[in-house]
Amino acid sequence: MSEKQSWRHLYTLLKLAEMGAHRRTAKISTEFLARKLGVSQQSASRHLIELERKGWIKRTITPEGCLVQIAESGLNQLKKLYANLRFLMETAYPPSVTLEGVVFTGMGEGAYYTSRDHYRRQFMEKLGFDPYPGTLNLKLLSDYDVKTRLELEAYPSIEIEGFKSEDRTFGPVKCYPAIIENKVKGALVAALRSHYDASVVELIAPICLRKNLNLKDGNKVRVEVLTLP
Amino acid sequence: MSEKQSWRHLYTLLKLAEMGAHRRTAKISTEFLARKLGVSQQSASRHLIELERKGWIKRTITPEGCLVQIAESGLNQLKKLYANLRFLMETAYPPSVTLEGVVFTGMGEGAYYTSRDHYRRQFMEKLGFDPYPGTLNLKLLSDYDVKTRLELEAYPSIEIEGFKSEDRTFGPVKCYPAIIENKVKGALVAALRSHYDASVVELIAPICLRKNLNLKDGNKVRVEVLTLP
DNA sequence: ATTACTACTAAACGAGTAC
DNA sequence: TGTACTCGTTTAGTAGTAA
Repeated sequence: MSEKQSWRHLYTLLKLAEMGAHRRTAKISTEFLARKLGVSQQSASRHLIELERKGWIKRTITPEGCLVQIAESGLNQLKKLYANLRFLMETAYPPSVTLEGVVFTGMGEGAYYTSRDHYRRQFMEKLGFDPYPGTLNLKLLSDYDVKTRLELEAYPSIEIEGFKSEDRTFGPVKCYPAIIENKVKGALVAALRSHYDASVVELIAPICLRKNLNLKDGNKVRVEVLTLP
Repeated sequence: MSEKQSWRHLYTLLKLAEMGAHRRTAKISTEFLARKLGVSQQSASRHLIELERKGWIKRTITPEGCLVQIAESGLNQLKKLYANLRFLMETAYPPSVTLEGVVFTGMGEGAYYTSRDHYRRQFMEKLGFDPYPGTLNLKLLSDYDVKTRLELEAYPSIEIEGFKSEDRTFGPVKCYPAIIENKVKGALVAALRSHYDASVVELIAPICLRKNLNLKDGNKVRVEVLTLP
C-alpha cells in the first residue's frame, strides 16, 4: 500500500469496483471511467494501463470500450484497505501510539528479570525474540506521554504469566510490541517491577538498545507502541 | 470525495487515524508522519496545513511536534469510505452496472401503462418522480449487455405492485433507478409488458427522453443502472 | 528539536490528435 | 465511436534553510 503512486491506483480500483469490476467483467470506456474519477479521458486510459502493468486488473480492449475485471491481487488491495478501515472504525483503541521519554539508569535489575527462564521462554514464544538481558528505562517527558501510557492499560496486551521460585514470587507482566526509534523491534514491558510510577516505562529488545542506538542517559527516545495482535 | 486532491488527503487522514488521531489527540511530528506516508517532511507539513484548512483536522503546534486530532468532518470522510468499501466487499452485487442499446419504436403501449393511476402513484412514491407517459425502448446491443441485463434480475429492485381493473389484470413490475446518457435520472422497468425478450429494456423518466436527449430510432443509448437503495 | 517558507525538480495531467 | 500517443502545462514533491 505504501508503494509510490499506489494510492492513486487504489482509488481507480475502488471506482472500478463500484462499477462491478470486482465481481464480473465490466465493459467500461475510458471516457466513462474518467467521469467517475473526475479526470480526463487520457488520464483514465493511463491509469488503466498502469493498473494492468501492475497486474491489478485484467483487460481486453474492444471497439466499444474495455472489458475490465479486477484481478486477485487488485482485489486483495481493496480487502487490505477494508480490513484496515474496519479495524479503525470498529475498535476503540488505535493500532499504534507513540511515547517519548529520556533514558535513565535503573538499579540494574532489568538483566536479572529478563534472564529468568520462565519469563525468557515466554518472551521468545509470545514476542518472537530472545530478549537482551537488561531493560532500557525511559522517564516519560510530558503529561501527554503519561496520559498516553495510562491509556495503554486499557488496550489488549500480550500477557506474560508470573511464576514462583524457591524463595520468591515473580508477578505477571503485560507487554506491548513496540518499535524503538523507528528502527528496532522490541517491546514495552509494564510492571516488570513495581518500583516505578506511571511516568516510567521499560523496553526490551533482542539487542542491547543502549549500544545499538548509541544511547546515553538523558537522550530522548521515541517508542511506537503497537496494539495490534 | 471527488473534489480535487481530496483523495490524497484521505490517505493522510487514514494514516493519522492509524496513529490514533481519530479517537484522541495524538502528538505527531511532521517528520514521523512523513515516514508513514512515504513522503518528505515538507510534504507532510503541507498536507497537515491543507487538512487543517479543509477543517478535517484540529491542530496545535508545540515545540515537540503537532497535537493532531481528526475533526468530525474528517472522520465522516473515513466513515464514508468505510461504508463504501463494506458494501463492495460484503454484497454480491455491484452498486451500478451499465447497459447499452439502440432506440426502437414499440407499439405505443408504454404511454398507456405508465399513465395507469395505480402504477403512476407507485412510481411517484417509490422512484420519486412522475413518469412521462411513455417508455423508451432499447434493444440491447451485444451478448455482454444481455448477460448483464439477466444478472440484474438477481439484484434487489424496487417492486411496483400489480392491480386489477374492471376488465383486466396489471402485473407487478420491477424497477431499477437508472441514469440515462449520464444526464437524466429515470428508471429501467422490467416486464412492464411481456412482449419483449431479455434483449429489450424499457426506460421511464420524468421527462420525454426522446425529445430531451434528441434521440431517434437506431441511436445508441448508455444506461447506468443503480442497485443501491 | 521542531514547523514551514522559498525555489526548484519531478510527476501527473490534459489538449490535440493518430489510429 | 473507441484507445492511447506526444507534448506543453499544471500540480505535487523535495532540498535547503529560516524561524
